Amino acid sequence: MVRLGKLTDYGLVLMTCMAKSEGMSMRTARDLAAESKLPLSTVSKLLKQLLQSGLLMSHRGAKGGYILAKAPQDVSVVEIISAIEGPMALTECSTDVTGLCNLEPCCPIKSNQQIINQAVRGVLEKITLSDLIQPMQLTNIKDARGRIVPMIASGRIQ
Amino acid sequence: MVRLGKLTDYGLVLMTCMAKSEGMSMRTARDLAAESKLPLSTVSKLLKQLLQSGLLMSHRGAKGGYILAKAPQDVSVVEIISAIEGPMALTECSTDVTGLCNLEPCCPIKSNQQIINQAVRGVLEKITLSDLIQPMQLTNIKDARGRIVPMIASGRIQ
DNA sequence: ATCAAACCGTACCGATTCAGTTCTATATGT
DNA sequence: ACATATAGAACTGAATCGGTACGGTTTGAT
Repeated sequence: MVRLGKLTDYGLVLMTCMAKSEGMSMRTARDLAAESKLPLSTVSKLLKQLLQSGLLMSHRGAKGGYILAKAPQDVSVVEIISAIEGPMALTECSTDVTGLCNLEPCCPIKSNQQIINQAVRGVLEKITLSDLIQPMQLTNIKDARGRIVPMIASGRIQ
Repeated sequence: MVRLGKLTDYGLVLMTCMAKSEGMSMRTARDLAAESKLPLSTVSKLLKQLLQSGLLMSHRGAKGGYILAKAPQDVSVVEIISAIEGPMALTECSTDVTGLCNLEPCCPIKSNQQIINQAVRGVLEKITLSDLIQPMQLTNIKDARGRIVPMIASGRIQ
């Protein structure tokens, strides 16, 4: 349904928690589970995925935990989604892998789909973690042709 | 994976076929199955869904078939997606239904998710069937704050 | 040296959703 | 009447998703 999985949603919550406590020492999985009200096992699983994608850094052993690898304004929503769901592609045809679609040799809309995908991705790349930790507003702007384009305007920027 | 289902993909193909043959008489399911190289049963199922959503009109019996209910430029990609997958919502929290998320009373990012959802939806609303039946280009424009915004530019408009 | 905290990796299971099929009923032009 | 074609519902097998469990490894503190 052009829908994020629940786990991805939880991932966004967790990254938001991390961003809010930036500057603090490391956060443990137990810690974040309590704050986010999510099961520890699920939190732990997600943190691992976010770690492997380079969005977090970890330190093992006692006094260990996780910490953001980059500043919140440098982490886009697309990065978080990709970390948990894999490469973002609206349809299989939008990936670089060939042979998945039996219509491939004659598919009439393949190129258009790739561009649709790119447009969606573009919007999500504009939204960063620092946008998620504070209220946002949606504004409509017009492009050169007079078409209306929705755009995220973070309160921070205004 | 922020991904459309295969059936939705097929739905886009079918609607594209319909748009290409605009002005012709009605198209039968058999006819469209042959053109799109998809199984008749699947095509038939999809056409029914597109009909119920008001995107197509039908005529039963001999010499029956389907026809577009609106002009291609008046049918957005979001309408086609919604017809097949139901209301578009990136997460359950983005819907109006309450009680689905146990974090609801204290969810820290609910409002932001709704806006993310709206931004994605906005992009898809700008793309119409008439854009899909011809090559498109992706252009980058800048908004008032100097942020780069990706936008679909159809060849037809240029 | 020992212990406990905390991360790391893998495997598993139940539920849901998805893709695709089949069958029957209904309507209509010739 | 009959052939054609949509309308609607039910069914199934496979894949994915959400969630859990277990055992192992690393590291700081005592």
